Amino acid sequence: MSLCCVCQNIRQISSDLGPPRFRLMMSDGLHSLASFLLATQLNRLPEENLLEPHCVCMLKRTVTNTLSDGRRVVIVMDMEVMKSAKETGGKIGTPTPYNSDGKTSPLCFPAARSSGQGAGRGFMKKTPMMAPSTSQASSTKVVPISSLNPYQSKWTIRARVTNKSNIRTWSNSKGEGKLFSFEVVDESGEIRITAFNKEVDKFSSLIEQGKVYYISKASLKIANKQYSTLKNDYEMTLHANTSIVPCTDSQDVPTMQFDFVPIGELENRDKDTIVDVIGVCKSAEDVSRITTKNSREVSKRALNLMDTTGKVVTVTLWGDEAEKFDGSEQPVVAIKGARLSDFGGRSLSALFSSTVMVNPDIPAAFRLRAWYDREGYALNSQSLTGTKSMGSSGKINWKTLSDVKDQQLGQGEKAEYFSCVATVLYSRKENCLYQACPSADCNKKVIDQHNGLYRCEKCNREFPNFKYRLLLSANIADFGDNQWVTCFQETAEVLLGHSAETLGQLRDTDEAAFDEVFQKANFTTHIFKNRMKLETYNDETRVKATVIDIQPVDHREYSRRLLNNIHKMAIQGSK
DNA sequence: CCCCCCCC
Repeated sequence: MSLCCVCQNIRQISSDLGPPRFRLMMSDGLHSLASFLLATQLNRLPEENLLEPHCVCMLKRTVTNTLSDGRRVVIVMDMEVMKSAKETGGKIGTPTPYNSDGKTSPLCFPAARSSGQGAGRGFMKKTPMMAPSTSQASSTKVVPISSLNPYQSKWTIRARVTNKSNIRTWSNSKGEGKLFSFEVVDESGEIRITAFNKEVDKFSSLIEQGKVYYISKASLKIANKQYSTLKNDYEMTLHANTSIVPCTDSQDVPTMQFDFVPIGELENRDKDTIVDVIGVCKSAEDVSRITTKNSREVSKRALNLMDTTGKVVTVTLWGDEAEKFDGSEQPVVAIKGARLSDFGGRSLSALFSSTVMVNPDIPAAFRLRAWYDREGYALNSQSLTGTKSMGSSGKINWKTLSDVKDQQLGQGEKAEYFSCVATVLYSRKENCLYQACPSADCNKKVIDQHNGLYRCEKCNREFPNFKYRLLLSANIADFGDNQWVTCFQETAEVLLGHSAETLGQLRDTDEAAFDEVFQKANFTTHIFKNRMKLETYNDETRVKATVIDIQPVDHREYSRRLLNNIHKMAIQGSK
């Protein structure tokens, strides 16, 4: 039997294997039906834009398949385009979705990939059979999350829950109550949804992580970006008329989207960045209770995650997540939206907005499991997170000198440390040496009594001798900036290549040789480790840079870091 | 209408 109909919409179904498949929404002018699937031998029709929305077609041969769940699909085996879209000049009639038996339409289009033209435009979708009987709910359009705004109220989204909070209570000057929130995604985007009080009772047990729901009739308001990292300008609040209905046909709704950062790569990311990570939990602490600064008690548990980079990072879980976690079988743990901290070098902390998944059902987890069980377990891994037991006070905090200024290092209460590769432009030979108390632990400057004796005020003693000490001011520079730094004894000796004692003798006996020491030190390049700290001197408070260590440059490492910085600058430049 | 993201 041939059937003449109008093609209302064409959508390419993503398929990993084989040729693309096209799904058609057809209309007879009165009703539309979205359950047509084009046989692949006819793919050239849409691919060559012969089959387009609004064209009139003759379906010459069709085969009807019944899916396992009872829905039917009409496979179009042969068809002909009778009138092109150009000829019809646009939409024909105002067909409503066809509903053969009061149930759902046989096939559901996935939510549109974007709110733009094309797939999203003009196609209707029925809510499923579990939809509430209110006629409004079943006739509102399923729209992509990205198209939601506060000015339209008749919509339905079909979205998967990626994160669900616990129920919390609050009490403040404006009142008190309880709430929970959850995050949902569809192909177009994501949004945070909050339920208060009565809606908590109504919906909190219905909403389950990972499940898909039709949601309609809720309020949209501008999201406060301060509290959310979700990519949406709006957030949703449930109210008394909100409808939330589970969707059982949901394979096409995306699951959580991860953008995993390899653990070894975390060294190069900035503090406070929100990242997704996946790793094998090599070891986990026991859960413990801590008291926060605000004297709240909370459970915490640190996990050590390792991936194929061979690097390990410590991730801290909090609250319930910390209590429930079982690391005894070295599970694969994936975390969406953990925050990178510089504690112990590099470490991660789960946030309220993070999603922690243990042995998630995703290819990356399967690959990691296979790799770990085959070879990873035997690897001599390296941790990015320094611990006391490792005898390391943390990873090197590399900065360029312009970073140091931009980030106002050391302007806070605490001293801050950084390392840089820099070249000595100038070191002040004037006043770089002083006569210090000769007693072992006292480096106080002595007063020359001009009688062959030197007085130390600190020790309250006079000595027949003194020792030379160095206090060297130097200007160091990298490719972007320069910085005045102070080197005390040990670092100054490294920089100048001579002991303080030798330099003192030299200054007193051979000024030319003394000068030459400084000439030689200029334009030498080293790794400087520095402390930046606010110091008050003569009523003036300013950040002082003190060199606490000088090491020779490893040029391979330097090149790698240089490239990294160039890359960072390129990214910043392109923003 | 919340908005806590913690500890070493």
